[in-house]
Amino acid sequence: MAISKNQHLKMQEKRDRILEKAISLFSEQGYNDTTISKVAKASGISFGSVFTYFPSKEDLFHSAVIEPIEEINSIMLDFNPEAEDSLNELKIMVNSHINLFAKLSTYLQLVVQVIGQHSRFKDQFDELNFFHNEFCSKLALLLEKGQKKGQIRESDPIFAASAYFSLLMGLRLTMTDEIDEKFWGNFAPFALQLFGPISYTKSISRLAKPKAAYSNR
Amino acid sequence: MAISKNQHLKMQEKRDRILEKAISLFSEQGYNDTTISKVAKASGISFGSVFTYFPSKEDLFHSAVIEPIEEINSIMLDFNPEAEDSLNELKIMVNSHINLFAKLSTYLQLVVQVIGQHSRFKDQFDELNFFHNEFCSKLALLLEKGQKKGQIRESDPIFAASAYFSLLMGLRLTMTDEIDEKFWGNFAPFALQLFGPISYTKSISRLAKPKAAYSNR
Amino acid sequence: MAISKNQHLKMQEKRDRILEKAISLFSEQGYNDTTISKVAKASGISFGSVFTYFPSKEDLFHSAVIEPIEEINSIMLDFNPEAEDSLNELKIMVNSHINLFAKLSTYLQLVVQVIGQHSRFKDQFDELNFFHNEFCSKLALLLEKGQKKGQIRESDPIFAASAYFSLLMGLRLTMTDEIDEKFWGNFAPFALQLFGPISYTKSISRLAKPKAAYSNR
Amino acid sequence: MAISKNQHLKMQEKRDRILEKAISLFSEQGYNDTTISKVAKASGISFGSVFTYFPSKEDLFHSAVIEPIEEINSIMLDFNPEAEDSLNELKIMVNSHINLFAKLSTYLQLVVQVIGQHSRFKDQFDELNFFHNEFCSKLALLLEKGQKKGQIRESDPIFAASAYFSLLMGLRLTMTDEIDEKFWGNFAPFALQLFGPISYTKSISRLAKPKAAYSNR
DNA sequence: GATGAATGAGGCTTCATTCAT
DNA sequence: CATGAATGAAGCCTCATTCAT
Repeated sequence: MAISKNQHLKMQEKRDRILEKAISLFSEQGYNDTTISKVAKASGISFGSVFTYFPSKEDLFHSAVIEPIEEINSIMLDFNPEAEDSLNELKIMVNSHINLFAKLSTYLQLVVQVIGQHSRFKDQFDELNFFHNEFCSKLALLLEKGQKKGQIRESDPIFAASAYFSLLMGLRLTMTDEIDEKFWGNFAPFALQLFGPISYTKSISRLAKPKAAYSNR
Repeated sequence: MAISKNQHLKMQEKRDRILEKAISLFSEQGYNDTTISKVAKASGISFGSVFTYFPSKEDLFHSAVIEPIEEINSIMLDFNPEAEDSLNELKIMVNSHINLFAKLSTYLQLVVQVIGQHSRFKDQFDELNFFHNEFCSKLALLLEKGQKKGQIRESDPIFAASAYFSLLMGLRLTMTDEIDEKFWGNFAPFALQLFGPISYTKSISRLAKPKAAYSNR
Repeated sequence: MAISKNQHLKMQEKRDRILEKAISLFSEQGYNDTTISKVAKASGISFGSVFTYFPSKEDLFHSAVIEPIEEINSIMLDFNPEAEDSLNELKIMVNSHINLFAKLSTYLQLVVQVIGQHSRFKDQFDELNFFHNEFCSKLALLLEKGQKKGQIRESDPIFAASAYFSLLMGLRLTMTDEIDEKFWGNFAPFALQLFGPISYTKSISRLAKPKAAYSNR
Repeated sequence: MAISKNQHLKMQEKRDRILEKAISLFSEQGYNDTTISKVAKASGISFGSVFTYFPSKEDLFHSAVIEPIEEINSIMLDFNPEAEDSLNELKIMVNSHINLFAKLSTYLQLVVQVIGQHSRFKDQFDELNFFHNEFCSKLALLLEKGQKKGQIRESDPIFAASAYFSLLMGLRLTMTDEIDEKFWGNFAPFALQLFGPISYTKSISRLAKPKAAYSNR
């Protein structure tokens, strides 16, 4: 019993290792240039063993795209749409998102590929899109509340949410260097600006001062 | 002589057709899943003839990514950084960009792929990046002027330009459906908002009303 | 363990079979007309399996040319340059070489191709040339000794060795039919004659009588 | 009329130029690696024009191998089998042959390829072989006469002729460097030695002194 | 006759998947 | 369950030959 449990744990670890390396490789080299053999080598596992844990390359890719979603989404959705001080809630949310995107460079590159070739990766895209819609809807609620309270200017909340998400993805797409979190932080004010914060008007100049020089890319 | 000219024209046309189809296929199916055979079939020519016009698949891809840049860039850079009414210049520019991005769905999807896998497509990415830097620099000039005149709020102009470009790319990434230009128009106010327009404060609510329903994606 | 050893043996056998067939085909049909597919079929294995044993066609060719060298060279070099009776040593050596060349028809045809197109097969040629030089140097020692003892006439030993080697190669080139060893034996006296044997003068007429009719080629 | 003649001359020149370059390329790069395109470029002639002069690549190769034979053969056969002083005739012949082989490096490399792959180039080989037999027969006559006169030792004249031809080919095969005629001259005594010249016994030591150092190949 | 674009057969090589050990 | 050899489909590319101009 204990042995079996141990065995099970080891296998879980192995599976995780494969998946981690697969995400890395898929994101850097794309689907076709990532061969099973490369994944196996990177994972320190024999060639054939990959098929013990994932029935096919397609499945491995699917897992690589889908499995991390949940954790990420819980962070993305970690704000209170009913918050009294909507603007403050937005600020906190934006900072949290920026931090997240700064960290998840590798995985998000994979997401970009899936979105960029959504007809090729239809299944994966549909799942990503589901979460995207969920996110926009929830954020729209918060924005609506803020608008009602006069904390942010009127605008279509779904569009605003969508634009905000696009900005995050666009930043992730554009910031190709290994850029540290502080640098990313500089974009938080601009992201917030999208929502049209009213009391925020004055402070932008202060916040928007770069904390790190914009290295010439 | 006249015949040779005619011949030459026909070849140019054929080359254009191949390139057009290649852009289409590369953007939808990615580099690896776009086979030369598919491109040939789509262009209505024989397999081997593709190699008459492009020495290798690699070269075809390169041309597909690089050749359209110039025309696009001339539109992207078509604004006056010395304009007296900076804000107005920005508005016009944003609308022009939004229109451009709305139309170039196919090609830009290809650009997204190159950026998304910049280490794989290093050469192409470097060229794209060159234009990106050029664009940000020029836009920064306009923003600086607007800030001096008090038309837009203070913020680091390079960051602002970069955020703006990211938003455009992010929108292009996220708007996967065949969405018409009117719909895209709804995002113009948000894009402008990034720059922190001061006299613009009131009008956002008016402009930001959707001209088309946000289709369920 | 035993199984793995068995496995290993089987693979070795398979590799040997591929190489043998490859030598055969390369020597008869040349590099380009010998397709991997032909080699696979001749070896009774699948197309792709050839690549399990040899990374590329180029490598297969290289192995086909190089691997047999060592064994052949040990026979070629199997004479004593310090022998007291130089002439007798030469006679024995010549017979041994003639026997060798008579037997190795297939492989030597491959060698001929490599030498004949040394700029195309530079790597292989260089290795062959190394052995050629080694051989000529050693033979020259024996000839020098024989000359000092007055058993063979004076002449530049390196030239003589080189001429001897050329004769062997030339015979192998010219004798295209499947000619048996006895027939080859008839050329031994001529080969020896190259060295200018002195006490040998009389016997040539006896030895040089053909043991087999010169088949109409 | 005159124009047509001129035209005809020009075409003949063109054909010759193509053939010359083809021999060069075939001999250096082999049949398959010599493309029609390379031949055309080397000849300064358009791609398609090659087919005006030679119906197919196969034919071009055939011409490249066969057409030079006649001239060469007339030199090879330029000795008198009835000569009174057989030995002297042989000496002159050997020198002439050695000179010929020294000069024809390129073409003979092509001959080597044909012989080396006689089953692949059957037609060409058969023609070469015809000349080879003719040559051996004629030389055998001269040798027989010399033997009768006691100028050379007894041996089967056909074998001797064959060995002699093999030595020439072998030297051509082995001397891969661009070696000048003087160097080649050093091998003449060895060639003559094959026939077992009787009055020649003493002179070998003199003749066999190298006229040029045997460069370390 | 000269040119070079068009064609497609055929070669090498890669790689996901299967399966025996 | 782990391993890695076996397989063959599919892709890129070359090149002899044809043919329209």
